[in-house]
Amino acid sequence: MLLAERHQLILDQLTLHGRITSVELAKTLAVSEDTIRRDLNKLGELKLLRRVHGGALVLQEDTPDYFDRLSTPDPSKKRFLKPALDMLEAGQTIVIDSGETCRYLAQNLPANLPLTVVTGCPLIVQDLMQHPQVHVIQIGGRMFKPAMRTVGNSAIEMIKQIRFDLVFMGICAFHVKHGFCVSYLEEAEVLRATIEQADRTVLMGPHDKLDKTMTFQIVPAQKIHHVITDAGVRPDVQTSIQALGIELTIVPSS
Amino acid sequence: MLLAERHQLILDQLTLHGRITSVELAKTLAVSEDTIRRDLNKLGELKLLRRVHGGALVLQEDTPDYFDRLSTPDPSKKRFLKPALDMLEAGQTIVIDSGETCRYLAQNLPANLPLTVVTGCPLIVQDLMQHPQVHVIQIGGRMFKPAMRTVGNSAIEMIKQIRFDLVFMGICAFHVKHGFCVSYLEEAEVLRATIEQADRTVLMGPHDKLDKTMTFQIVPAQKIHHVITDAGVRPDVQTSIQALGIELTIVPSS
DNA sequence: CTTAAAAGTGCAAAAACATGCAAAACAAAC
DNA sequence: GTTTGTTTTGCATGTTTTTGCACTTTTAAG
Repeated sequence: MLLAERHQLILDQLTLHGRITSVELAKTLAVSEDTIRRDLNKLGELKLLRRVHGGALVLQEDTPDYFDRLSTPDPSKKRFLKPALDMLEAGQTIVIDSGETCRYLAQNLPANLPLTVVTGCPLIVQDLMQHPQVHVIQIGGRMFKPAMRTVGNSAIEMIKQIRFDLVFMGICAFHVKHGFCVSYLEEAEVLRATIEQADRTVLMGPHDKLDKTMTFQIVPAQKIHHVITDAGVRPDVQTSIQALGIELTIVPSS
Repeated sequence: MLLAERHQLILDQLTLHGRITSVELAKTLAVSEDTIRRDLNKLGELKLLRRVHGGALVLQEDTPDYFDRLSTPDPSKKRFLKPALDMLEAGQTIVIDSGETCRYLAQNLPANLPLTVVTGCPLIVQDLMQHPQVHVIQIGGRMFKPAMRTVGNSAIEMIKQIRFDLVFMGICAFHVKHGFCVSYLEEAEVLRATIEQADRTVLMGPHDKLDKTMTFQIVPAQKIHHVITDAGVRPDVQTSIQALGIELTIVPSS
């Protein structure tokens, strides 16, 4: 068993389970706990995992609070815009979910395109109030502050009464095996209900969000119809996504 | 169960529910209450939560935006504020309707008052997102641009399922004989449903809106419980309003 | 004031850790 | 092939962290 090989196995185990203990690893890999500790410390220094007492955790790149994200507008999200806009047709009923990428889409809808836009995010509602042609439907419910969106049964009941031509969502985490995931249960419930009502679901997000997992699965990967991402997708990830019949659009990375 | 992992779970639970007790946590996470207490103290030191007797609360820390707005009061609307705020009690479920006066009320709710605020106006939702103590319920439905609010059957159905302790609305037009009026049918329908569910309805607006009419009556005058206005009400209007059993609060006109 | 829950304190056991050291494995130079 | 130097690994040692228990003190509600 080579050192580098062991390191790779540790990282694999970590992405799979999200957590790992030194004892388990020592047992699985048939080396002493001291060795494992040295490995974990090293990988921790390299910022490949989060070293904690007793083992290690996946480093959750901080999902910054919504308001923080707003204060630092990211123009790089613009590249996802064109493929998304190309899908739109007059008269459609579409969902634009909460999140920075989605909001950017809402703000850049063509002024002469008549649409019905459904959303649970009051910021997007506000953005669209200026638009001369779109009807805006706000999904009601309890406001969930971390995601800046409505959640709960009221929201789900309302969603169930609408059928969507197209749903746009940002990618929190997508994984061929573990599906489309987010980190809050309540958000997952609403998103699941939304996708259930959609003819077509489109995810938008940078390539590093693919092959990633989070606590709550919204839907398995094959429920997604289209993924828009930027260059840098691992070839094996790319092929396995396409093998599921998911359309993959890759835009140049900035 | 790793310590760091447990800390993360505690913080997750906290963002989810806003509050958490030591006993619940000890039970859920299957560790002793002593351990939980140590965890909470540690996380408290790190300013990741607010440690209180019996458990912990989400950090109601610096919300600069929220308090900044407090320091820029519009004196002409401010006068309606005090009588309205005096009616509030912790734990109430209130409606804050759309409109400038109402929005001003939303922006100036005391930071330490726990309330459930229901509204159909995304601007007010957004104002309240940074309030540390209020739960916000957004009434869903079609966005009606002229009034910046949700309307339609979805909205009415959702309203019918909630009971309100207190409803605050701005006065578009109020008349002893013709009641509380607005100029749009769809807005009237929603407001009527809202008042129907309220224990007490409070109107706020300048004196010149009294003794005025508009096309669509929401409710007859006697359905209103309280009117807050400024000095200048015609004496006969004043007496006829009070004759209907409506409480009338007159604040000095700036 | 009374009382029960919650919190702080000291302590001991177990687990995890860091460190130094020597054997083993490996690479590179001779 | 041998030597030299480096890296890796496991072990023994002592240290630190974590945790639950017994005990006292504080808190908050009636």
